[in-house]
Amino acid sequence: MPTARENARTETTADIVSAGRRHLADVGPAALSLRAVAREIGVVSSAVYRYVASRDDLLTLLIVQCYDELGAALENADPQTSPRERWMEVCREIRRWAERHPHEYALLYGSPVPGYVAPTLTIEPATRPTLVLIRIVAEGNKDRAAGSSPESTYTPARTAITELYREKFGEDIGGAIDDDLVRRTLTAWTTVFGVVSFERFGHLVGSVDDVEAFYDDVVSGLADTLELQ
Amino acid sequence: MPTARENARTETTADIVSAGRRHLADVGPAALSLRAVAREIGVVSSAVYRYVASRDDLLTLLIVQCYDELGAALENADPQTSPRERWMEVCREIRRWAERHPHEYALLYGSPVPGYVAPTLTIEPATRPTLVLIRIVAEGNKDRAAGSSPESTYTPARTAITELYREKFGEDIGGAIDDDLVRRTLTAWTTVFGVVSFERFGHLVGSVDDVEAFYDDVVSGLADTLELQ
DNA sequence: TGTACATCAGTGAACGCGCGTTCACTGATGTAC
DNA sequence: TGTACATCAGTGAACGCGCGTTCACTGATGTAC
Repeated sequence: MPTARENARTETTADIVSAGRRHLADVGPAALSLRAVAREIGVVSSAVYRYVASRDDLLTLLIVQCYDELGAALENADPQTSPRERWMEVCREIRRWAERHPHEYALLYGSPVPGYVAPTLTIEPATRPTLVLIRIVAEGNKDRAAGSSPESTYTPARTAITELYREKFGEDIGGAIDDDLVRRTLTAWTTVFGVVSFERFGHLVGSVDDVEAFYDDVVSGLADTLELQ
Repeated sequence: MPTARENARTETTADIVSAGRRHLADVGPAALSLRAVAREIGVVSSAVYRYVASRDDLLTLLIVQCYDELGAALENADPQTSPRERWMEVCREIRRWAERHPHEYALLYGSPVPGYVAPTLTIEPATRPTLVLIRIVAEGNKDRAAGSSPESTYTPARTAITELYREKFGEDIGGAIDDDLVRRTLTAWTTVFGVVSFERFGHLVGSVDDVEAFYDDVVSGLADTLELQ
């Protein structure tokens, strides 16, 4: 049974994080300020230090929250139909989420915030969105003949990914997920975020008229590469 | 014949830009400050306003300079051998440049600087690095049978690119550069910068052990896609 | 159930910092006759 | 070639702003007897 004080504390902490979130969405990560957050929740600036150790600490909380939100959005957008349709829909949702939350996207996938070094504890939440993609690839290649990939010239971190997968989903990734497919998956993953970042950060202006069609095209090409049906 | 005053003016302007450049390399785009620049060149802060209209104006100058520098670095790295080798080397140089100039890379390809809107005059210099890649693709596909591409589901800004090419190099892009090849080129381009950004911004930590090998692998896969020999 | 003490949330003032930008000014450099 | 005036570079002070963080404090909430 939590005391009234404990209740108040968790509530205020949540208020701080959600005010921080609004402020982030407004002005972007670099301009996020504790004083602005304090102002918004109607408290003197020093009071927030009862709840949050520093500005960097708040940033970390927000990063974790955003990864979680994006991850949930992707899981939600997954239609659970054919692997190819799932891939398409989830990739589209990545782009939509970035469009809806430009500053949050920049916080997660843009340049690092000056003076801030992300603690290692942000790495784990960062895997949630990625794992949605990996799972689709894994399930789409479950019945594939092992060793049907060409020789890989490069061995990526397959064991790291395999372990992560087992840990999260409680089952083994398919045995057909060989080095080459992992490589292709990593490539597809960076390409997806590469295109979204290029659009977000203004590099497609003048080169691509219909970004939505271009994106669909790229993403569907990746689905081919990943042998998704 | 320029007067002494004119000489002094161009020299001081150059000093301001290069001090700004050092400051940028040090602290990153968001923290770039006119006062720091003034301090470095040993002048009172208001004096720089004789040379530069505002902080944003200085940022614009730096963006243009950085695009130019990257463009020159890529042109320089081009071995002028087979299209495939040229592609590989130029792509490697993109990654190396980003490694050598992390803050400058972030300024060009990272999240936008808060409060700053890049004027349209930065678009033109931005094409210089890109055109190095496009040229290699064009020259590598010069003798290709026209219409050998699959049907494209999407028509990108081919005319814009064709015109830009003629303007810069004074010759027509090969006729075999059809919509589909343009699409593949744009995809390759975003992929290259996507991987470099992911590495720079810390997203390959834990997923890719040997980034250099991974990068080479991705880039060589793109060369296949672009039918470079 | 009531009292004495400990814990903790929030206050308000302060420190020390940096920033962009404006403005009236001095003094040196350039130009027209 | 020399003088009178115009142009311009740089000064120094100021405006108004915002930031992160610390610290001694008041007063309310919780706990042990």
